[in-house]
Amino acid sequence: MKKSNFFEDVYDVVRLIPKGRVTSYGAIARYLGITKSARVVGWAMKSSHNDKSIPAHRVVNRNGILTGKHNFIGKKMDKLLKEEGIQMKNNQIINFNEVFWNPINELEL
DNA sequence: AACATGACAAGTT
DNA sequence: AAACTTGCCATGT
Repeated sequence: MKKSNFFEDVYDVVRLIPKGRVTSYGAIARYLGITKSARVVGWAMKSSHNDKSIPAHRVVNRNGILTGKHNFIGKKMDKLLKEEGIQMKNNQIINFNEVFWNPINELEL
């Protein structure tokens, strides 16, 4: 394991996502100051399969679409989100704006 | 060792 | 306004 700082930071933020809330890769990336590296955030999630403590299902793209659902191992992403009270249709979060958890808005002082 | 791809997003044209 | 191009870090071939 390389344990790059980015991955570590990403994991930390993702783990801080409250239940019933979701966030986007870009939001995390931006919070970490790597706005353009949103891809790496997603890549980190993929690697997070090793870390089942990471609620990767709470992380979606900026459209609120579960882009990496097919990559998700184990239970269905949609089901997990629905269990948390998130309404979604066809892999897309309906009230994305309402459940969107922005780390910059919540963690930023 | 080098090239290509990947859970995205923002900037330009 | 819609579509195209660029940026970013890590991993796989």
